[in-house]
Amino acid sequence: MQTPIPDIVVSRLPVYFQTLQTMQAEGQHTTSSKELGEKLGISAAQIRKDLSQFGEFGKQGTGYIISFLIDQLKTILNMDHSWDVAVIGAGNLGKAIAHYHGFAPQGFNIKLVFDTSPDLIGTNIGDLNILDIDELIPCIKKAGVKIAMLTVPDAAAQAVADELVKAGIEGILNYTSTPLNLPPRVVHLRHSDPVSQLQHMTYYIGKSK
Amino acid sequence: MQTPIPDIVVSRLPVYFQTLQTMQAEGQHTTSSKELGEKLGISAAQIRKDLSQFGEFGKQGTGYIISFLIDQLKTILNMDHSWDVAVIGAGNLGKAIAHYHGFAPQGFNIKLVFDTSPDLIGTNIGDLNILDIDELIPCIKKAGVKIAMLTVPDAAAQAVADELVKAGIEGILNYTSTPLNLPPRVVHLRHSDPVSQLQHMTYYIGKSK
DNA sequence: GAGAATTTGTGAATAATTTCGCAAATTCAG
DNA sequence: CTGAATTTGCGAAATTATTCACAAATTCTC
Repeated sequence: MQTPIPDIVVSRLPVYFQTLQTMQAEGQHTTSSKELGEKLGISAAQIRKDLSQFGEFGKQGTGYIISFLIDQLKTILNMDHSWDVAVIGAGNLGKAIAHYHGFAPQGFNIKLVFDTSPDLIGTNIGDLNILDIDELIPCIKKAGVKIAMLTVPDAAAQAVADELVKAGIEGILNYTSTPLNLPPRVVHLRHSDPVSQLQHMTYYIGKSK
Repeated sequence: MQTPIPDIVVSRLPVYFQTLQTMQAEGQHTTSSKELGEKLGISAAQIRKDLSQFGEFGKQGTGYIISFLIDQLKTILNMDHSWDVAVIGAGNLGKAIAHYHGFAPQGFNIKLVFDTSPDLIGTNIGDLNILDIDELIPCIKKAGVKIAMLTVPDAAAQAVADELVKAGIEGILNYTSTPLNLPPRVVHLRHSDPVSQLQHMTYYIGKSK
């Protein structure tokens, strides 16, 4: 790859991918950038430009064969195999994630769950045993897990994230409100704090009154 | 407001706001765009430009008085009063959100929880009674709630979202993987699907191997 | 089979965002 | 009190992202 694909383009691919999967589930075989764009509130040109970064997947006059485009996106997003995921923090949110059945069908297997609380360690969530966070590094290394979802209390977030890096984790989905300070070439971070997202909305909602 | 503030600027304000709150909690009184930027991995110039959209909050040579800047951001983000929130869907994620204690201190009160399941309707989550989703419109109208968090199964997402619009909801934080199609001037949408976020990361993680 | 209608991929134009660079204000060191 | 060091806010420049517009390929209509 000579010039890296812009991150903003990459961020749209999962949305295309999931929409195409829904279309396929509804029995549709082909689509066009126009149709996809209308469904997503994005311009057709943008979808074509985005996809053109990776190759030529469509056909003039016809559009895109959904199954083919799904396969291409699957490869591009490295979703042609499944990924193991660790959940750090078995509080309310961590538990909900560990219980959620929407990950596995999309190729994400919750493999490890950690917490600090002696009341939780050793108990089960579904068929997952909650592990002691002190064992984080050896357990993650042993399991070879590369992705972690961080659902610990804010105060612990940075320290736990530092441990995750030492354990060889390569991607952290951060649900805390603490912005993490980590070496950028080593770990891929995504901040998904619900409070920030609500505040982003209140900016606009307040304005309309 | 003549030219609207770019959304990308607005999206960064909650991060500044929360970081400043943390600094204040740690006893700090002033900061600079340089310090804030280093903490967040953002350039100092960008922070200054972002803030300059709303006014002049700093002082040359000194930087920013944290308490003052927090107050300003609180007003800008309309967080100078608290907001009531409805959670739609009392499955794993909905339950976790309803139980989560991180919202109230930041001014978001979970006021209503809805579900379809007769097994859940009438039962309690903490001191919140789960309501029948058939009562969505009258309950939300009566309570005057403006913000909803959507945690229903994918298949129901669009239909429920349409109801929310009819009920007068002005902001939806969408945790489903369904991209919602809603009138853009009426509702402010934020898509926060964990699967998409993981796929955004797998793009990069796969590349490094 | 001919002409109209679709639709892609892409170069060029436009628009949006970020970074640069610096005058002005302020603080700090001695 | 003086000179060095900070730091802001902002115009200008550079960079990045989106939209436009159209040739080329294909399908559709009759």
